[in-house]
Amino acid sequence: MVEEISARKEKVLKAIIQEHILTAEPVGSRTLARKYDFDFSPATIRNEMADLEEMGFLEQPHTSAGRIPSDLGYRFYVDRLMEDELEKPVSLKRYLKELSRQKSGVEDIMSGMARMLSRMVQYTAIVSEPGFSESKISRLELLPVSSRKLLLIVITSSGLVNDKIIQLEKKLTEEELENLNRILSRRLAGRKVSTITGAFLQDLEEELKRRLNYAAEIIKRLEQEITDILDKQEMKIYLDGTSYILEQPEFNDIQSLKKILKVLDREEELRRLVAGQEDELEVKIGTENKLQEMQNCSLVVATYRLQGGGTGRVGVIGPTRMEYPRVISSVDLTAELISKIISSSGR
Amino acid sequence: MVEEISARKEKVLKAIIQEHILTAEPVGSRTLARKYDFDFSPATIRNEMADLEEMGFLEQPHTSAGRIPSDLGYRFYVDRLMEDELEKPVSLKRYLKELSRQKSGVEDIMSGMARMLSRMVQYTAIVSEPGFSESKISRLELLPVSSRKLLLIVITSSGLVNDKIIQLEKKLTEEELENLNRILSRRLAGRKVSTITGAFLQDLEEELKRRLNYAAEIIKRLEQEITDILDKQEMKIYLDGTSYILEQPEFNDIQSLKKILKVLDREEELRRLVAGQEDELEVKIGTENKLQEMQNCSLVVATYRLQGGGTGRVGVIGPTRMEYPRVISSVDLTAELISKIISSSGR
DNA sequence: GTTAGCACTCTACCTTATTGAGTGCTAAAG
DNA sequence: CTTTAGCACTCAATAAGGTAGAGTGCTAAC
Repeated sequence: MVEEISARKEKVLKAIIQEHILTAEPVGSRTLARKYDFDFSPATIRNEMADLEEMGFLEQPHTSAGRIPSDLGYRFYVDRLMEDELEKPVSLKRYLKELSRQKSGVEDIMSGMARMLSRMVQYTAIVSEPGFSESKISRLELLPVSSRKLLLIVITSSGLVNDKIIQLEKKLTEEELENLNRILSRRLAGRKVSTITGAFLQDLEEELKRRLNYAAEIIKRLEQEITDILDKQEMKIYLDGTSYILEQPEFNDIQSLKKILKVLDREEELRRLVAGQEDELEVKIGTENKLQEMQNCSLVVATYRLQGGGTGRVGVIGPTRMEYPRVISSVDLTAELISKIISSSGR
Repeated sequence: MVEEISARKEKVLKAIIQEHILTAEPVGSRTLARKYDFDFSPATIRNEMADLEEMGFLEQPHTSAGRIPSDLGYRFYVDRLMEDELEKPVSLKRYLKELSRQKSGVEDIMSGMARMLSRMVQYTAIVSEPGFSESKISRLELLPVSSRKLLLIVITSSGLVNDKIIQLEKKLTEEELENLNRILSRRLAGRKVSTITGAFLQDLEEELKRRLNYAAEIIKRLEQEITDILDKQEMKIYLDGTSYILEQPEFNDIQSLKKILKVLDREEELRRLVAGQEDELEVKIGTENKLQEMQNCSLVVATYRLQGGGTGRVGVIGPTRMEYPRVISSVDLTAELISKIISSSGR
């Protein structure tokens, strides 16, 4: 890969990849010469192709077919050849305005963004809900719902809301509840979720025991529920545009189609797929992906960060033969949009 | 359909349908005679088949193939022939316990039930979130989140929670907020959502204006947001087990597969698909379904009702050649389970 | 009314032939 | 030394023919 590669080879490689992305067919020297007017002949192209194949950038489905890019070829394309194709797409503002108006909860925003992204790129889009752990708690409250049922609500400074209904053995009086809320509020508000761990919890438990005279088990239970809701690692995954996969000619045979759709049907797999803390945009091409079933797919994922803390991931799943420039720009844009929308509705 | 049909014809029809459900192949007189030991010969079966075809219960893909059931045939099977196959499946209690323990929010329950159902029947399952309109409001609260941002929370007596962040131009003092909450609570708590309409809202607005001295627009805005959250018709749809469709031999050709998966990718379509107020379990077979793209699918849907009011739908989508007895029992069971779980976690 | 027998039908599948896009190599030209 | 024209060769994809087998409908006998 560190090998030198002549300008002409780059030109040929780029043309092959672009052509293949367009047509999904192996591209031959003749076609290439016809469509792109190079100042050298098909024969020369053939020679270059042979070289590029030896270097690992191209592959030949069979002797008498054209060449298709290898994963390595795409990698080279993404890393070195496509920069000038990247377009900063249209104004964010239009989207921003439109979306932030109608949508209310974080959920709606997430699914809306997944939908928008998939429509934009015409591939499957995936968005993971922001995790709590890096957010600061803005408010935590226990509301009575019925005699022995409380609603535990946590709101983060970035505007995320999470709630859970908990059931207690004992009924709490209004006063008891008020006390409890006061203490919890004082101790937890403004705190980063990830700092709420062992020692701190111990301490909190002490205080609760000291200042309230409930049975120890109730306190234990409450604490359990609170850590539960804060820990919640299984952030929801929003998927949209699954059917775009069906349009891709490489998935015209049932076998590969099945493989992929099965993966998309399993939330845990998806979660693992987009997991990662990389700050910059990642592109996983074909076999770079660990998941066997997805090895003729590519994945473009970015991280979004909310102002109040908390991060999530946005991505696109498509065939290795993906329109990388367009997809990368769009994913980037979407990540930015998500931060902006949530932060603006949350300021 | 009102036509008399001999006991022997019923026997043959039932056998054909069961055999076809099992094998997905056209069934011929020979095979049938071999597998089921009737006290009459293949030739007789052929005669009966010819009759049944004329009556519209069977179809012949081509002259030299066996018969397959028509939609009408399945309909007759579902209505008249399969009763004795219906099994009340295993104890609910086991599921109930398992599910209600881990799951917390309504969301988790819904997606959990969709997953369970699809695993049970090995087809695609669909669950729609309960609508608000028939529920009673148990609690409605505005919580301050940041300077000009409030969290509006509505909890129904059946345990549903819905929240929305709203942004105001003016900052409310703690006291103002408390007043507001008191009035809203008094007026709305215990009320059925569907009764909150024109006149009542007018009245509420009057009271707010009289008792609080905010700008009229803020009151207007609040009211807007409240009706917004209560009206929310677009209840979420949970889908699980999409990939089971891939296992069905009738969808081994890309064309039909595409058609269906495209439908499943559109939430609005799904919503329309399961919509309906029928109280008993509905079975829509093939062309009985209005949606063109789904005309070689069947749909089994039931309604579930929460104790505090509020209803939603549970269903299964599969090929017309579906194991109706098993599916019907399971959908029925699931509907029952959903009511029980939510009601128990919500009591 | 029921059944055995038989000719007939039609798909699924296998085999073979043909076509054409594309290659690699060689040798000539720049 | 690089580029290019020419040409023989390869191989998937398509078409065409040929066979097998499951199944039917009809007729005639029971």
